[in-house]
Amino acid sequence: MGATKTDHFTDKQNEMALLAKAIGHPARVAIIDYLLSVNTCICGDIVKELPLAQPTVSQHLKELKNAGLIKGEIEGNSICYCIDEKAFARLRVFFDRISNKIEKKKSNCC
Amino acid sequence: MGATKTDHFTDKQNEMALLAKAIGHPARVAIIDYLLSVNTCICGDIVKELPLAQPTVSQHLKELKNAGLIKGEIEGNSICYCIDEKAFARLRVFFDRISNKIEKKKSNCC
DNA sequence: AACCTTTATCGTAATATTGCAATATTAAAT
DNA sequence: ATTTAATATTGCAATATTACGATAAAGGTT
Repeated sequence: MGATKTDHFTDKQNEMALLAKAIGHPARVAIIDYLLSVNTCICGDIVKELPLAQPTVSQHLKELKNAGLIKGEIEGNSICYCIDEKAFARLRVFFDRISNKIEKKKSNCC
Repeated sequence: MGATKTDHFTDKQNEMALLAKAIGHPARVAIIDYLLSVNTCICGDIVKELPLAQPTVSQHLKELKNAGLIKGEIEGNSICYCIDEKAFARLRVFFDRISNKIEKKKSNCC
């Protein structure tokens, strides 16, 4: 096996799992951190920021892009990578709702 | 290879990656959904709620527990699984901060 | 005690992920 | 046109994940 059974779960569950999975690697968290820390989006030096080889970083960027967490557009010689607001907004809502549900439950629970 | 280089990243990055990774599977999102939907924590029927075999569910529960997202205590014959508030609070803060940073950047960015 | 119920663990097969060297691609610069 | 710089792709080895059947463990029931 090894293949995830996505067809048995709801679209929402699959979507959130996909986004969370993409964030589920320290290198990709570091990439997100870095993209948030720079002012502009022309980020041609992500490789220098990470303790990983260029092909590895490229692959992590691809995964973040596939998941919809970042956008990448060709900007002349280099590439302009950007946070994709929408995906992060959905994640924030997801965890906000969970926190609210936890708050409501607090009384009748262990 | 295949082994993640955790030692080159910050504790925070590793922590968030660990939590996100644990949520990064639809079955585990479904488990969290279910734990939030029931009123009490005596959740002896998680297996029936999922389209997966009992050992597979047990393994997913173990991973959620290892990541600190749920707590599990033996309750007589069965086991009482519970959402762990702290981990979800940390995730909410993490994504809140990201959203705030995105909001601030909005002007001088693509 | 013998049995049932519930959950965990073991073993194993299929697949996915991680990481990098080598190479390819693309566009700007000389 | 050649070189240079930045990023992507390919190929491959090491390891991790996913899933489940078989089995074990532990507590309740009869």
